[in-house]
Amino acid sequence: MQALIEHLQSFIPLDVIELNMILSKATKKTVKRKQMLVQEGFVCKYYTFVLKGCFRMYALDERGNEHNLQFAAENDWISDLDSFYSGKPSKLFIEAIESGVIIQIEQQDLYSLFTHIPKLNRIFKVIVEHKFIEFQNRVLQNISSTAEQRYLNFLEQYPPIVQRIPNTQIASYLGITPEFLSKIRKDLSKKQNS
Amino acid sequence: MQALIEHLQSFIPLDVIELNMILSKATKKTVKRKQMLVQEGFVCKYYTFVLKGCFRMYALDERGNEHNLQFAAENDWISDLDSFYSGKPSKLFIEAIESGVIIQIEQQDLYSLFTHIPKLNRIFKVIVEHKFIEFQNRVLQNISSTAEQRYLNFLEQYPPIVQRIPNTQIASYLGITPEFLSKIRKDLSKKQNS
DNA sequence: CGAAAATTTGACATGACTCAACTGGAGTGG
DNA sequence: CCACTCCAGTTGAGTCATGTCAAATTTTCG
Repeated sequence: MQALIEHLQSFIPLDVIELNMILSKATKKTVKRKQMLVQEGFVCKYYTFVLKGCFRMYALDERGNEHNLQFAAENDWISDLDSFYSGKPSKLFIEAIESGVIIQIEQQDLYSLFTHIPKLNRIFKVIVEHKFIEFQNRVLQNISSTAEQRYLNFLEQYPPIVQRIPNTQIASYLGITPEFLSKIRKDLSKKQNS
Repeated sequence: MQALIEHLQSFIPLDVIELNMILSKATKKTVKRKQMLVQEGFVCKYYTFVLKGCFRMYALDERGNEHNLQFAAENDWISDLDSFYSGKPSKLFIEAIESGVIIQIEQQDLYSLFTHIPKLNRIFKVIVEHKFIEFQNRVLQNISSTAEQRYLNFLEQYPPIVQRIPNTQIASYLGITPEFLSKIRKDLSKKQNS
């Protein structure tokens, strides 16, 4: 749980009482590879923090294709905020790419923490702001760059987790087919060697 | 200013003292068509609420092409959060598509309001969460749908402002060329009539 | 080790861009 | 009120980016 505490404190210092309140509502869980944290049709009842492992969030289209919206590894949050806050069934899936360990806080508990620890609103406001900025940049990439540029940008931006994610998943994240990503990688390695 | 008050109250009720504190920091401004609220290279010093008018936020690429990230009309917020919170020069532009009226709160003032009115953190947390969800859906659209589907989805999602935005701007928002949007519109009208 | 999944490859099809030319309003000044 | 410009929108031909499908190959994990 130490990682969570350090993560929260990196935004605003919290005193012992506050930390204990938070910890009392936080549940540690082990998840196996391919296990689902959230499934389409079910309400996302937990706010999830990753202690160890690697996760992906994706949506399914009419044709049955998966589209990755986010990856999350150590010290990152992953939840379907839409479902979590609206209480409506999720349209998304969250799956473990690797076995790992997470910390979850239940919806009602998080609300109660927000009420009793005003600072926590500020902390979560900042966390969401960062995610928002990340997604805004991603939209910009999507509407302005070619697939090759997007791939290079992804490699730059997430070097530590790139090796842990299959290319198929990266292709899905970039919005291209695995075959086309394969071609891009081939072209890039040619450029390298020339 | 009434619209701003109603907007904020729609999240959490505020008492008179709090409202007056907020209003004392809020400045109303008139902007003309094509006027810039934020420019690349300058720090975004204000959080902006739209009372009247229509705005667009865009980035410029190396080739000089504009890429629209967001539109904002009545009762919506538009600011470069990245620049606003980091204090770094913006990489974006915010321009008035129509003449209008806005309310702005300066960075330091907003920070002080966050400190004195804890509820305000909660309100702005929710506002950003909604924006985040909106952008997450937009990313999903971008990576999973064809340009025609994205255009139809845009028409559905923003019916009130569609007529106020030139097609060129919509094309830029969708990540396609104006010529291609024109072709899509032609194809759609054919389908309608058959 | 062996089955299942991920990656690669190539031929072909389609989506989307580029460029240049044309069309048709919406101002603007005479 | 006309003539003019100017800009958004349209059209079409040619090109490039990316998708589809099917098959071969390699890797991964149980």
